[in-house]
Amino acid sequence: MITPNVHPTLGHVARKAGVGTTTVSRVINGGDHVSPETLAHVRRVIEVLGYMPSQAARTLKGQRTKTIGLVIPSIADPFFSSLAEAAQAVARANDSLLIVTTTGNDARAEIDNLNRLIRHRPDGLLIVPANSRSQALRELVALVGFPVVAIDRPVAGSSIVSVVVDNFEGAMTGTQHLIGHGYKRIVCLTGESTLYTIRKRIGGYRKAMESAGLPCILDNSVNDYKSAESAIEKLLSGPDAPDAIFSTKNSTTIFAFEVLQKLNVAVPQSVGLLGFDDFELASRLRPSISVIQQPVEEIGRQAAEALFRQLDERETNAPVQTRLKTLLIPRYSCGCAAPD
Amino acid sequence: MITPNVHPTLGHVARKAGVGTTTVSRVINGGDHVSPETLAHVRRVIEVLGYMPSQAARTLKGQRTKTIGLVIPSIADPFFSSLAEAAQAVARANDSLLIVTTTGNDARAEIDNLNRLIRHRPDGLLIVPANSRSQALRELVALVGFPVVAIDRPVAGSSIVSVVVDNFEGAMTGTQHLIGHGYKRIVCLTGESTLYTIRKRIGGYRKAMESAGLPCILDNSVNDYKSAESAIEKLLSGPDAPDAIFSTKNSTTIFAFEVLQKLNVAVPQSVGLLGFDDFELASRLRPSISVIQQPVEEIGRQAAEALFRQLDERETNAPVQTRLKTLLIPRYSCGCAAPD
DNA sequence: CTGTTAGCGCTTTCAC
DNA sequence: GTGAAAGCGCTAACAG
Repeated sequence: MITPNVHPTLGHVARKAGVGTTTVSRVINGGDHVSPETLAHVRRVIEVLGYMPSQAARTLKGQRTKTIGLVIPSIADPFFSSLAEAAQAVARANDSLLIVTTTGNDARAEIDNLNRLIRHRPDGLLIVPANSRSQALRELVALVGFPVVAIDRPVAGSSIVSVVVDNFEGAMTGTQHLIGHGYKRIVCLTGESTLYTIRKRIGGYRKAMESAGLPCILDNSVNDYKSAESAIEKLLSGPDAPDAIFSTKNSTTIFAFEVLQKLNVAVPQSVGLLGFDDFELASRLRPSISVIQQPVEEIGRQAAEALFRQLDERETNAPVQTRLKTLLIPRYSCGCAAPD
Repeated sequence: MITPNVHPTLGHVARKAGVGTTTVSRVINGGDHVSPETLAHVRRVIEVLGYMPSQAARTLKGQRTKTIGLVIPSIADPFFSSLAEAAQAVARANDSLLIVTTTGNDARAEIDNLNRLIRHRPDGLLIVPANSRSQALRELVALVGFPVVAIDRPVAGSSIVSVVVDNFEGAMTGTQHLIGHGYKRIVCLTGESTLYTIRKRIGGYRKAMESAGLPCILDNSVNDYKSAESAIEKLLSGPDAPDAIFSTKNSTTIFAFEVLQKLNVAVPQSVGLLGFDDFELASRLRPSISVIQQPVEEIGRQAAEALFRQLDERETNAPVQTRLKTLLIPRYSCGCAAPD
């Protein structure tokens, strides 16, 4: 016996209360079909003993585990931690616990996480797929036996329900906004562009530029401050220097901002800046940074709710994909005079 | 049967492999005392069936649940999410899953969380106590029957192991640093000061000021931008206007920064600024903000490791409190010329 | 090296 | 309204 089980059991309660185990079971499950006196008495004994039903035993009897899994790239990332917060709130509202694991966007770690999770038989799973087209993921999900909802990125070629953001439209709107300010040579800083979300955003940028008859300028070389510096310096000193930057993700936006500061480039006068994804201090930097904001909590909330709906079979036929709208937050860096 | 259990069981494997259940059990637990042929054969069957042992059944047999609980005020807060990330890494390294719940720093929610968790019999618990002196918490923890480690704030009057930061020394060092820059009238912005950590930080500030023969100026009125604005305006226009601000927490630091910007107060020339707790963009604001940095990941890591040490009884007698050192990160706002 | 068997704590017929 | 008993999937004696 590794962990001596100090918790009293239903049997203990039954003996001490002088009733059968069935009665105790009834009491802890609502108390129906139990006489008021017995009910009160058993409840008192439970109180005295500090009895708490064992979820493991219940699970073994075929009940739910009352847990859901959340598999995300990172907990420390503000986007995913906000997501997790929302998901945990929904889990709690459904009397369930949230088990969190992280993949670091690595497909192997993801499979490993899934395998660990499966032993615990969560009632359902929320996952931000490391790779939208992973074969292994699709296979595993097909076998798990519980509902799965993909978040932020769909799982290609599967019927897995997903809750994502309208990356395409958001990026298009943002780019159009820059165009509306009169910028003509808008460079799109993509960073690594293997992620589903980034690809969609690039698509939105392209669409906006092409519709306006402007040239698409893409740069995927920015990964850190250093690379941002050399990329932007090169672009600005080139023949057709860009007059605005559309950044497809947070980190890139911040690097770009820093480089522009460093180079003493006037924002938004010389170069406009607009980023996809809001972040806490975007409004506090000088100049403040205009962004396309994602409804982060809403994503987590809706995904978790979709999961529980599937669990309760309330959902007859769930929409395969829920696409949430983004919001343009005009601040200073795009040329909008923010009220600040 | 709410959830038809689609997973094959150990019994299925045994039958299909033509062996006893014990043998299968041995195989999935390392394969000792099993002939190589049987081992290989059973493993193949397991593979084919996609068998995964049920943690619930193992738990019922008195084994560990292979889960640990983490109870924190919020997941969305960067400090706690970093903590959680570190804790989850340690959990995984110990072949365990992390269950996360949030309290919003509310003692009642905390007790509620604990009760929910107890049903799941985690092997151990990491908790950031909402209230360091909660009677109810102490009582509950005394009964849970598994090890508990308090994080960031100790549980007063109990023998619960805790991993915290040296708030007192950190605040003292920070205040002394401001003093070293020649500031004489340093106001301490505390915000709400009911939290253990804040109280300790105020203590450190006091100690530094008193040791230097300087007057302590405390202001606990700052809760948002509005209150920060009125507080700072009032202070600066008063008879003995402060020449520096020591802020005991992140949000207050940022509000103070914004107000100083708004009022066009030169930082650090007219007013120095130093905050307790680092944040992502502290180095990117202009001027960049000097801070006392907490070893966040280290706190989470050490707490989780302490927990598993207790679990494995490797720990004969654990130190009741581990106090981690903070680090002064001098940037621009305190008067240090940062290399930027 | 291998199998039989007895529970772990709970829910659930099925009687009474 | 109440209880006896079976059994969920697994592990651990105990035999062989």
